[in-house]
Amino acid sequence: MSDAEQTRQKILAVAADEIHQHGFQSTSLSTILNRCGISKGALYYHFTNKLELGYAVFEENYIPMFLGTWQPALSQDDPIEGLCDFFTAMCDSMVCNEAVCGCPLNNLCEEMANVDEGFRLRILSMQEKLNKLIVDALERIRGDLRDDLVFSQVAYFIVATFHGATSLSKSSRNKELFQYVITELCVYIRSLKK
Amino acid sequence: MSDAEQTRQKILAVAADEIHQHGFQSTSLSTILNRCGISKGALYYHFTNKLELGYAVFEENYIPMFLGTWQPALSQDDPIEGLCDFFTAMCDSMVCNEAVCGCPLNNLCEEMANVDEGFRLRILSMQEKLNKLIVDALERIRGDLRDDLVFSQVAYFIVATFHGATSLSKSSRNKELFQYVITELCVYIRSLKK
DNA sequence: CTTGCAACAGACCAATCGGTTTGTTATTGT
DNA sequence: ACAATAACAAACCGATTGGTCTGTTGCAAG
Repeated sequence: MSDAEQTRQKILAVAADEIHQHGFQSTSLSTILNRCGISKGALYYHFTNKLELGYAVFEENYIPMFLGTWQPALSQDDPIEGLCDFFTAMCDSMVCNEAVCGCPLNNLCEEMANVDEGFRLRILSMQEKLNKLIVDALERIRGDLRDDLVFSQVAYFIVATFHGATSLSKSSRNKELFQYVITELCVYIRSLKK
Repeated sequence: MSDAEQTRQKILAVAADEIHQHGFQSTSLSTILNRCGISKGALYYHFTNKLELGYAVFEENYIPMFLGTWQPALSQDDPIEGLCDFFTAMCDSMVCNEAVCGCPLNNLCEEMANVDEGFRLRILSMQEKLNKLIVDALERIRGDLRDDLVFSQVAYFIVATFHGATSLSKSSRNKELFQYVITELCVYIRSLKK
């Protein structure tokens, strides 16, 4: 990796962390510069403005990370148990800091969806992609599932509840409430089977 | 109502709307002043600073509004159907603008819970209050419900899913996804009965 | 050897922010 | 009549923001 590409990746990594912690609008470019140990000239050489930096973080950091966590769970032979394992593993491994910062996708959705159209469309696209992942997994095992299910509806329900759980853990500053919701979510998911 | 109290209420109402639309941090005091047609002196006569204004909005506007919508639903003879009616009515009456702005409580939770401790504690208190409302309602009809339920867990699950639904509707800019989640949430809630 | 460009450094800028200070007006108790 | 105070108006302030502009450095091709 060239030196230039290395600084670009460093900027992306630091920006991803700052945005995750403080949101996009509250993220200060000077903070990113300090943490990276670079100058403003460097940043504006690699990115045209703050918004484009935000888009790059979303596409090159958040999307791969997001797919990298959900996809394996849904690719299991039994995606129902795959999801439950995924959720409970997340509960167990979650440290307080993560609980407070929430899910990067959900954070950006809350903050930026009705502020900037570029963010909104990217977030929507990611949500639809995630929804499709779940729907495909459900259809793959449709024989094992109840007959009265609307797969897309169930999929959005799961995503919504998951994001609601991350939201709850923000105000309580621990993962207890998160765990409650996740436990109940697993009960719900397992009830989808015949 | 005295003149002074009238301007105070006007400030609160405008601030509540601005915070609902743009979040607390992005809400500009000068915008509030313009919309109210008052000067900075007036605002700082009634509120010591922006944070205290935010707290006042939360306690005097958001909390009563929030309780005013949930409490009647949960006080019905059948709180299960009360909740479902409440949710579907909210779907029907929701206009696009509301869908985009989300729930004021959830918005503040996402934005301010890990930024300011004063906000965090107020939000947490409100969430616990709402949780207790639901738990009490469930216990009131515990004879009609399944025996395997953990009421507090179920209550947080309902709240989390509801907030996740409002989050989803932000990125899609319509209430379709919101409706999906709410429909499935009603299925879940009704399944709590024996 | 030099020319040129990639890859920065860092001073600078206008705009906006929350907040302070001083000044004004109308009312009210004495 | 006068002083005091409630209820503002509005100029002003320092800090910070995203963004621009003018360098400067090092390598690489000709």
